[in-house]
Amino acid sequence: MESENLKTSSNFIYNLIDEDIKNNTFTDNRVHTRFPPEPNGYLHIGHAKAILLNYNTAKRYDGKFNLRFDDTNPSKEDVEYVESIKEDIKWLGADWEDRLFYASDYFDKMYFYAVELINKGLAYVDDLSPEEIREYRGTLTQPGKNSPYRDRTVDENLKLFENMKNGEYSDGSKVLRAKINMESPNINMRDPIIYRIMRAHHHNTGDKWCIYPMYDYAHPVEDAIEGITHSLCSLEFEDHRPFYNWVLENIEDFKDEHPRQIEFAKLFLTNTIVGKRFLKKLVDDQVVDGWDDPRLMTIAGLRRRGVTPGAIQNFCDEIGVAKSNSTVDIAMFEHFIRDDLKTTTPRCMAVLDPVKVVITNLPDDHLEWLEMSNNQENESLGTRRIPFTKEIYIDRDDFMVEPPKKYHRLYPENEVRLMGAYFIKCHDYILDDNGRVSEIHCTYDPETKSGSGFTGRKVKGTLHWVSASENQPATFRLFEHLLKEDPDSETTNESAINENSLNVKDGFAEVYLKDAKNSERFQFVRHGYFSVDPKYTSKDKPVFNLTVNLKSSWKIK
RNA sequence: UGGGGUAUAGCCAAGUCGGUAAGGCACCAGACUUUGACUCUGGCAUGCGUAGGUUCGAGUCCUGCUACCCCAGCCA
Repeated sequence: MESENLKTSSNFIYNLIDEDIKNNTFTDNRVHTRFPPEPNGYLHIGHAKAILLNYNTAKRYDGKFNLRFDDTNPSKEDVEYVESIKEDIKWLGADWEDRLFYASDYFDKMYFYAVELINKGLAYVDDLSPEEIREYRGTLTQPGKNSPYRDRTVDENLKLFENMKNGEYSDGSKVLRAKINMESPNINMRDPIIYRIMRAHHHNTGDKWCIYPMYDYAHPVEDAIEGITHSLCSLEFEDHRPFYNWVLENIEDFKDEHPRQIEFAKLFLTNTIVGKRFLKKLVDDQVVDGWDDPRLMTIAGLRRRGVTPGAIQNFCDEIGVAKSNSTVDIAMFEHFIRDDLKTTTPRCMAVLDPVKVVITNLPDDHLEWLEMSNNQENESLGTRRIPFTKEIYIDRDDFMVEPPKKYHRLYPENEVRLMGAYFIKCHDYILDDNGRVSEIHCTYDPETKSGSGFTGRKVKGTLHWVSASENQPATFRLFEHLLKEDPDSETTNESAINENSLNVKDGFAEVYLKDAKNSERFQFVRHGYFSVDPKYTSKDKPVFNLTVNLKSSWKIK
């Protein structure tokens, strides 16, 4: 994260905060943000945008950033998610320091403030059934009508609400509602429910409560209690804002200075869908290998795939934040992944689809150790030695018997460079019974050793290769986008899934990769960036996940 | 005339008081190249949803249209 970026980049939220500072809206011109996940699922790339936006906004203004679990609905939430969410946010680099909170920490206060609203005649207990409440609410174009229980006295409401808390009523039989206006054109202001009766075991408060606050009431109170100044949320909460403000303006503790809700557009990516239902189905149907499948845009999946936090940060910086719904081209994300890995990973060689090359003018037992730079753009990554032998492997598509125009690779009578080694020239090849190339015969020219300064001839192509006798067998998991088409949110289904999204190859890597650690990242030249899969890698055979491929302007036409 | 939003290039997106359309991705052309990668150079909106108006001057102001998104959970 470039701190200068933080200071110079511009978006409508920063503009609003700048205005608040100019107007001294908040004491000491504080800026305090928060990320409020509900612990009911895994975080994904869309959450990353929200997390980093909140964190960076706080950092830009020397403010604070809280992590708060919005755990107001125990029937849907689970501790299982709390740990994974914390791990993902930490990994992304957003630091909440000592400010980890839970909405459930505030249940007592929320109850207290609800009583205050009742006392002010601003809330009432309603006995209507869920169906009746829906009917009384009206529709988008028709006003609602008052509940017959709307005019209960303060004392009666107080008593009833206390009884609700004490478990005297069955689930769903009563609710506490804000008393606002059943005819409001904004449905969210038609006496929204603020407490419901629900007997569910809460991961934090156990069975202490049988009533739980609704989001619309809980959220502003949580924000205000924590001293949040700018409560950033997604666009669909825009018409909840009047109620957010109503709550805070009617609570004495908060009326004078309370947080401001600002809505922004969520991130959507092409070829991607992150909806919980869709993801869960993929996992349940075993279309993918769990929530951390590298093809998923979950944070866990991206991490397992080898994507860096830095890449995600730079990407989020660059896409910006605005209020228009938009879908970012996945190519932009991939660009920032390559960009971050370019000078930070060793550049090695691996052959994924091997075909044997015999160098006929080399003795059978030839073994020569060649020194190669690990990254020509970053010499601090050092060098390594690679074994050169009579028999080597190259990738099958680097040889053609009848090459098309502008094919720069190996073909009969053509000479190419073996990266880090010598020029070789093809003089023969062997076909198997199916007419497939099974062996290529070449001669090498000892004059052309890499680094020797040889300038006698030039070649058009440079091939990567691996010794056939001195190597590290490895598995390569190649990924394509999970979806063939751009998702249409709700309607996208299995038919959009790219059946080629996973392609497993068994091949060979340099011996250098023998000691590769879990999650360690490499570039395999002319293929892409890979990282060691922590799940499938075994002691004697590494498994590499394709993080992102290299670009290529070569199109076989 | 239910309410709330949004429209700047193929995709994101900046554009503070009206002063003559940033940047990134993608793409195209060329240079360089021991990765057909990287890097570098050049190209890529006489126009900002649309029709009018105000003005010396409009993406920015005014008026009328149009398109798309969100809202009728005791979910968040």
